Amino acid sequence: MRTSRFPLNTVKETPADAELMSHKLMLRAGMLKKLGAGLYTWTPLGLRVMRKVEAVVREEMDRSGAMEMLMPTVQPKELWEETGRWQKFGGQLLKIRDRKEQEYCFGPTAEEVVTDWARSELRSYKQLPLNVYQIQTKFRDEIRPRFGIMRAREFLMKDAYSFHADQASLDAEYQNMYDTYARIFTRLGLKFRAVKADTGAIGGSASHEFQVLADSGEDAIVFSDGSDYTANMELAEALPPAGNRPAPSAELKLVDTPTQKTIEEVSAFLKVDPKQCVKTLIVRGERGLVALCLRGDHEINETKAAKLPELPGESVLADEGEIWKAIKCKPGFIGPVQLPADMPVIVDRDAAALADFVCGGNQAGKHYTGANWDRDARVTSVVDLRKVQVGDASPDGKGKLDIARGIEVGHVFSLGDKYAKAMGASVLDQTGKQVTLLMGCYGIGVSRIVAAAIEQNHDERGIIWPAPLAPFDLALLPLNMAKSEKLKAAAEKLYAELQAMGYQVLMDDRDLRPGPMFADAELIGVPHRLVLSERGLDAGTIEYKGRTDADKQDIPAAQIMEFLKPRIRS
RNA sequence: CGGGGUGUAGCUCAGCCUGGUAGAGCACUACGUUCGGGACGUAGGGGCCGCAGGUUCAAAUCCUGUCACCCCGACCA
Repeated sequence: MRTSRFPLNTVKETPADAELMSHKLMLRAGMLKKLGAGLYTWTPLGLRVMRKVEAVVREEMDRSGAMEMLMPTVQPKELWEETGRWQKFGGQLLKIRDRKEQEYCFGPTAEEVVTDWARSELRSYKQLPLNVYQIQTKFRDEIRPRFGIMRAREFLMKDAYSFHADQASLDAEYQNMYDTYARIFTRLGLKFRAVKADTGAIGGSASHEFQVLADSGEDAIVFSDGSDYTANMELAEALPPAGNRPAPSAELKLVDTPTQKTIEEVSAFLKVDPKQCVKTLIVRGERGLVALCLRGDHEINETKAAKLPELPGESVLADEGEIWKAIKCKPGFIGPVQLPADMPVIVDRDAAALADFVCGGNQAGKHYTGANWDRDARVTSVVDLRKVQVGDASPDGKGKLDIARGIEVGHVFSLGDKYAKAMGASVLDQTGKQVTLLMGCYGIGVSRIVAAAIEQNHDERGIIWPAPLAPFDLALLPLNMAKSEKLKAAAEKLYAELQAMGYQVLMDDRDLRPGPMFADAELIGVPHRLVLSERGLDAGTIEYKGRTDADKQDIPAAQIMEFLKPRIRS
């Protein structure tokens, strides 16, 4: 490719609304152009990179035995009603109508469509197991799209679905996909971890997330320093504290805390450790208000709270009005002592291990000291409710937990019969009996990987592509080519030779000064750079520099191909 | 959905308070000089000042409404 014929629109200034480095660099390099909130045009440069990601994903999926297919992005409402997700998927589901007022959605995922296909195509256990995948545009109407293509509304995803007659077959395919994903992310040159995850809205029994490690990641990954335990924050269990709760030794006393509402303020004012305080959150579930109690230094894990039998379905923090109606008290002074008799009091295991603690007094400007469970405060149940913290004991008993940030680029789910049952997808087994299909589903965020790779690989000059993702293998920069016929001829000759080797070459024939040429090649992250100059021609050398090399080196022109061969995979 | 903010040239922004017919830098075009790390000069092209009403002799500027986008929060493969 010649730069004179390639729309290379690099800019020096960073667009104002970009925050993440990957977003800034993709805009500066001219890979993306925003069309609307969470909607992006991929330029020829950007698309070259995304196609590279796709190629690796496709190759490894094919190698795993899965088969590519393609389903529509627009999906009829009726299918989504069969699984109940027309309602349950919520606002993320973009609903649309055609000219006949028929309702459709723009597919955020394709379980319904693929299960519909399977129930009409699959008749016998002999056709199983089967794994089909597609690489297709998805749309999720995110409440707040941000970070460029990292959390876009329209994005490219590889989604695979497997079908099985028995659990052993599903388990084997789940492992096969897990291994395939590990191969894909390794080939893409990404540093990643597979972590145990909650099954969330998709549902099912087992699940792993593949997280690319990056400080800017939106997800917290928990791992042990003493074993191979990993989990995402939602799932990571906080072990119960060792030892029994001490017996009460203090009197329950109501003390004045005129303006102190937060744990920090109260603990500083009363000169007690936040670890000796209990915070109480009032949550509204479908069956009314519920009190959740945590130790002062701990944070609620909403995913764990959502699994409580007292909080089926959706729940949110109660607002001031509701709380006032139930307790006659404003948030900030709420505690577990003397709550209404019909309000469940769910206590985290660490909070439940406290004696003589500080908590809200259930009246403005008051807190209790010397409070004790059972004696002063009713306990409905004791559960694990909190987010784990750095230094907590690992749930497997080996080592301590640490927390890193990650970007979710892949997710594997063992779905069981959830969708097949709802949609009546079954086959005949060996004994002639109808059996409901078991399914797995396996997603990779193809467009997100492009951003994740940049988060992990960049410097102050721009992007540093892992070789398999680079839009071009090497940049050929002839300096002041317009001034020298000799140089021009040499550049054209070398350009042709490099292409004949199978390399994807970007030759800069724009007749720019050297500075901008170097800057562009570095910004767009081309891994290898060759510079041709009069000086080099006279000396019989070509200059080479790798994107991450500290120094350039002069290579005898006759040996350049031999020099490049081990460095560039054609 | 709650809170905050911004819409002026392809990009980054000034002008708005105090109304008088639109600016800078980058990018783009032409010519000249320059030529190994984002050069310089000269001359150009490019804007319904988000949209719709209103006030006024006169609106980018004041008022009302509306739309879009961004940030923080809650939510989420």
